[in-house]
Amino acid sequence: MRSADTPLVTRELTVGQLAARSGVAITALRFYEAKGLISSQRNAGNQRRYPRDMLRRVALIKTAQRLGIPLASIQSALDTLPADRPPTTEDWNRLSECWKADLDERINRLTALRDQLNGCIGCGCLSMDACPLRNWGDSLGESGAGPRLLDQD
Amino acid sequence: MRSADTPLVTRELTVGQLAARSGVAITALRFYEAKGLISSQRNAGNQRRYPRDMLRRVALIKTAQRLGIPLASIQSALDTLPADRPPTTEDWNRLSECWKADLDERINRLTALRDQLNGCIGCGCLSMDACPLRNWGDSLGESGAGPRLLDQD
DNA sequence: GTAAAACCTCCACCTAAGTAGAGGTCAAGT
DNA sequence: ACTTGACCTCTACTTAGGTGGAGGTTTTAC
Repeated sequence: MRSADTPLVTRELTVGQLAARSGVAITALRFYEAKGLISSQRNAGNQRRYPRDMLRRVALIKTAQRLGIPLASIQSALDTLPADRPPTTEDWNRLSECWKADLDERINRLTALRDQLNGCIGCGCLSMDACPLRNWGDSLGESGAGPRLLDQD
Repeated sequence: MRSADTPLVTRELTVGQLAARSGVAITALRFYEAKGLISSQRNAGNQRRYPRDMLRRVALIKTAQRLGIPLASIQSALDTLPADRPPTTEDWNRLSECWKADLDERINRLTALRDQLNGCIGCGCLSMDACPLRNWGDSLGESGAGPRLLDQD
């Protein structure tokens, strides 16, 4: 009474099974493989076969993505995992500490920006050259300040 | 002694002048025009000429971009500005309140994610189906729960 | 044994926010 | 007048993270 996609005998997963179990589209799994985030064995008919702990690896990828980590960074993080054994709690903690730092930094940057914006609301900033939010470390005024007085906006 | 790009007579700006004054590349200005975020008059020789308050509009766009607002949203925000007069402090405040709400929401989402991650560090979550960070409202388990017991990861 | 479902590769396409270059025209200073 | 720099359009390319289809093979179920 088993459904077609859960054969009892093979302990390996087909790409369809991995997709169904992980919630990641088949096309995305192939894409990840092309990018080097996951890998597969091939059977005699050139079809992908995954060891069962690939499921955990894909879950790790998905989780990191939800944290906003780009695939390239996820890849380098995964590269630090030992290839010979499935990742342990230890491994996961190491990666997640790293991603937490990234997340923290993004939160801090956004918060700083919000504070700037809060300071600016009500001041009509945008019409003035002195607005800190408007002139944030990028050009404007780098071609001399003199003539600017002649044609004010 | 005026430099070549600040003619005293014309009150209109060329695309090069607007680029220099706003800190936005010429190609980007043309891109914005193609997207409908800014507009231009053409002179007899088909060259773009901008009214001086276009400088303020571009500054608005840049500022919103720094807040992480996508151009499409900036465009709809700009569409709410009256076309017949330059934007006032009032207008700017309305838009920035709106963008602040957006920013706040992004910060909240990231913060919630970080809290999740903090709760997960040390629990070895990723190896369990019950991890709240791993199973965040997306598929997984939607094809029936029964057979899942047979092939545990 | 055969039909259907699943799989394969490769290529094109998508959004976002532009940049770069080709080939041609316009404007400005001397 | 002429040269040079600024401008024009159009197409192609970029990164990130994929999706979809064409055309062909393999596996599975009956």
